[in-house]
Amino acid sequence: MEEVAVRAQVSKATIYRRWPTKGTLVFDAFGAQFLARQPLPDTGSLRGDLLASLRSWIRVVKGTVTGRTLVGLIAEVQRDPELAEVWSERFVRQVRAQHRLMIERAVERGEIPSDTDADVTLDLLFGSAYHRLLQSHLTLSDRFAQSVVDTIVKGLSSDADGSR
Amino acid sequence: MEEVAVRAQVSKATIYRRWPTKGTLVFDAFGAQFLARQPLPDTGSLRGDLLASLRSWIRVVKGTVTGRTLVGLIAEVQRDPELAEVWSERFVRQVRAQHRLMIERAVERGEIPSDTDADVTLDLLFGSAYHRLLQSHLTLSDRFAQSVVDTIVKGLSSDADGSR
DNA sequence: ATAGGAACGATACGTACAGTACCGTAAATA
DNA sequence: TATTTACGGTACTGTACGTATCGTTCCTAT
Repeated sequence: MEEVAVRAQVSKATIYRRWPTKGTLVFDAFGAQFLARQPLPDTGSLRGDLLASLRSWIRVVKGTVTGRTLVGLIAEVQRDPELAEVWSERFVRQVRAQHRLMIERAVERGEIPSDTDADVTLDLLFGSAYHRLLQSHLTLSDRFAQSVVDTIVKGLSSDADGSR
Repeated sequence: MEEVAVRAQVSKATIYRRWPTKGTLVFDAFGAQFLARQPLPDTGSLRGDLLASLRSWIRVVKGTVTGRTLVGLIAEVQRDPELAEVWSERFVRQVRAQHRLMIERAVERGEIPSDTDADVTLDLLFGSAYHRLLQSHLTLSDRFAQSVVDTIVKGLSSDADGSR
């Protein structure tokens, strides 16, 4: 926070007059940047939508400062219940509501059963990506993105597959 | 650390003579407990194995102190590169090597293609679970576990399904 | 133009907690 | 019994978030 004040050429007190805590400051700086770069795709197919959204997530996370910020925020959220509240309401909730539309549209098109669990689908898609981001055991490659989407759509036991 | 010393009826210095840092201490306390409760299942089918391993993960994470410890460690790993090294080598690596056997056995049984990406499969399975653990937007129910496994094995577009 | 109030700058301070230093003492070993 | 090794107790350092104080500047209303 000291350094933020210096770089903003502003007093530290002034910062605390606008943001009650470090977490909220970072969140505000992060939120705008991130959400703006996560447009909801509409490619006409479920596979296309899932792949496009995952790809833009990976692009932002790997290519901008936002990636490290995202990691830092998630870490912070685990130890600050108040920030967790903000995070949950103003980030997770938003993003998921957006992404859910992808599944609903696929249902309307008849691509997938109408009783498909959208939450589970999104957890599979982004959960695996967050997993690699936080454990950093493997890279967030485009091959990974394709493989994830293919498995979600077709499953492992299906072998009518060209990309794997 | 102060409190740990008090509860162990030991001097704080003594603790630091055995563990160089707080993270390593917590890791040692955690690792043994956790890994011991994560036996590798062998049910004879991929679905059975995936479901069993995910269920025991959920049981440990939800039912013991280990859950909060796991969350705290993952948060800590994000800001301590040295701990990240230990974490990666002595936890992630181990667990994954174990779990990978489930996929390899399924390949041998001919349940899934031989070019199945085991890493992606594991990221889907546990990534989605870690996601719910860390974002806590939804509960780690048994219904969730079943749905995750079914989707991974059969995919969304398959509707030959009895559990969804 | 001027008085009153709101926001800011600078900085010292409080607090919490991880990790270190020091030193006297107890216990194990040769 | 002498020496080494480990421990207890505790004071201390460093760091970083957040607060308090106070003088100053700027804006606004009359």
